[in-house]
Amino acid sequence: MTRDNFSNDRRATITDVAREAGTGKTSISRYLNGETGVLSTELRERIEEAIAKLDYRPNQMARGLKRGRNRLVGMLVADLTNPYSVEVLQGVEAACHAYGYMPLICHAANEVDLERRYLQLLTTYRVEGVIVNALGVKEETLETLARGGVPVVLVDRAVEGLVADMVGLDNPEAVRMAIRHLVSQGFDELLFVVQPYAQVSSRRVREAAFRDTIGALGISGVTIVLDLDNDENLAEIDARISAAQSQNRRVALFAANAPVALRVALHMKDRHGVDWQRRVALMSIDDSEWAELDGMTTVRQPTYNIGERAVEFLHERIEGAGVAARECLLPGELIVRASTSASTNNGGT
Amino acid sequence: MTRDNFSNDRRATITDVAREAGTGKTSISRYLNGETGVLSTELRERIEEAIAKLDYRPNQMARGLKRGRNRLVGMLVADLTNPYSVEVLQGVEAACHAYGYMPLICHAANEVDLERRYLQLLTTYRVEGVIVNALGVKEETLETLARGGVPVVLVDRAVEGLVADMVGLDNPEAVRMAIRHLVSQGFDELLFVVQPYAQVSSRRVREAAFRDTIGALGISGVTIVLDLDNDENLAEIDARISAAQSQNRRVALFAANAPVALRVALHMKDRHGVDWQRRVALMSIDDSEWAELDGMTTVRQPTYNIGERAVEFLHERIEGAGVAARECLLPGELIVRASTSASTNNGGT
DNA sequence: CTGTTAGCGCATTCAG
DNA sequence: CTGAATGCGCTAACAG
Repeated sequence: MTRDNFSNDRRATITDVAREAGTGKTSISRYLNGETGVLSTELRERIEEAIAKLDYRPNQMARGLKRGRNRLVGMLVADLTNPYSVEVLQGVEAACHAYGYMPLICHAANEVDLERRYLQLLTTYRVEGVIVNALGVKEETLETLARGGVPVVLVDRAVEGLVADMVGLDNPEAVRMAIRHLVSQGFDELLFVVQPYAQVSSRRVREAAFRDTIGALGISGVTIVLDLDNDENLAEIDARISAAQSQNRRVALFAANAPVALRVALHMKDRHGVDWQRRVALMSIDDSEWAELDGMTTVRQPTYNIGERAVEFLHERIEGAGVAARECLLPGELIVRASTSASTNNGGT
Repeated sequence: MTRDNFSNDRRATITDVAREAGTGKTSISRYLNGETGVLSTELRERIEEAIAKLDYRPNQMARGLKRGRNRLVGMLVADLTNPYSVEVLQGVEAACHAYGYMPLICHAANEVDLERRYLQLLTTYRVEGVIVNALGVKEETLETLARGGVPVVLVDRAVEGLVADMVGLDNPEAVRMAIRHLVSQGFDELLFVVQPYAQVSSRRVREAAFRDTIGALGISGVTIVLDLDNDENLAEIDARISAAQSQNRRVALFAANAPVALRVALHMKDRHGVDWQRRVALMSIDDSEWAELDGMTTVRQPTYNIGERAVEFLHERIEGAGVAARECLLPGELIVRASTSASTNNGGT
């Protein structure tokens, strides 16, 4: 054995295979591209042997360079720390495999400039499309991409001024569902807690839906903005709760997403001890793993479907669909647990 | 404006830039590669203008094809659902950026064949190295990679028969630390709960360390294997607890990782109600977000550092370091919370 | 059915 | 200092 056809450090190329099989590169290429039936079975066998012997793997880079598509799609995730993102990701991955795409996952870790750098990088690798769940990309950055012929689909969050496909939760309905539940459980004072929402469409929509709904229902309530990096407003929550409870109102906290819910829960535990849930009712959008453990009512998002749907949209665009921008709003599911049960929890002191 | 130098659908190539700047491609290439000082300032300015005007981005694929390195490294993750993985990932990402690599994140979702397919895919994209945190890759698959000249570094889990760099938690010491803590709190009957560990080195090591340590300390204890997909052994845990407590022993559950801890906690809550923590003490390796909320003692892993270190190892290999396989075991940190406090918790009925 | 040829976008000798 | 020529691994006409 001459040592140099096996593990020769340098990977075998199509030329090596052709030589080994005693034929031309074209036939190899045809074989690789499944143009079966165009090759004599005899040749095909020789090719298969050669490929196996050399442990040949076609170079996707070269392939992409030539044919202009590399099957790469970018997935920009604002925060993998948020289980929501991971779940969406799973849907994205599954769908990508189904369509033959390779997802390039970029994690911006909530940093706006990382976000922009990644987008640059993605165009540099000539991805065929991008799925964006981002914190602060400006319409401008994305617009550049889109004009460059790279389809963009947005997840969870719209980007101001950008017309593009978008898929996410049906926020207004989710919020209504939650509020109706709270009302049916006898709560009559609602505190909606949300991160600064000016820049993030989904937060904005949820907040608006909250105000609309309590208005329509004639329920008393107020929005409290909570910055997770600077949680001074936790004090305001405490004050509101005390005030309401001293008037014998039954107050419930409604967190706009899981990170907020966690922050609030931690604070309540600090303040009221391990029995905090007997003193204050908390529910949230996003069904995290501890929601079950701590018996918190939630609205579960159809995360997996959101991911799948995003890829479908993207695929259609990549295939050249020229239709107008679409919006896909999927329904959430109310998961009722003890935290909002009328008996478990009472607002009295 | 002739419409065809701006957003011309097809991205600008180096040739376009050369033409626009009235020079040859070589100069552009030099500019891109930072061979500064070799270009007259005048030419450099023209190039900069041209690049800006055409919004030119060098094609990494072509670049990689030519020079043989594309700055891509693969990161194979067994389960992104496990916060451990996400945290490691953050370290990996940060370090990759520092070294100028682009991490290709592959999420195997605990499926062994997905894992193998991803590895194939990665070689197809000619990644320069791979960081592997995997469930079931066989030594053989990885060996093929390594022989192909692609460095591999393992995270958290060794792969039987494969010699490669590896970085993870110092499991023996972490387990000892935990047990010493439990003992100091007066627990005298320890139940170590772990997923099937035959195939996963970190679990195996933790289990062995558990038995070694209780042996050395003369503490009574036993290992219980819990399959998360088929949790019949939860009954055994219950039985052991009852038996021990009926003899007035103080028993503590020690979960080998966060997923196990969650499963056990959920079960205990089901069985003993919201006050379950007063009936049974639980601690675990991995400091998940709900650990704080529910006051569970843990050993926190230096996840971020693990990720960073892995990239460092990989980088050295890529740069050609020919040293023998190394192992980097980082220390965990004991986080004491109420779940194992001597006063909070008592083993009596 | 099969092989030859000509680039894809870029980096790199090697001459100006 | 600068540019023309060559080829990375592969696909796609275009001939046999």
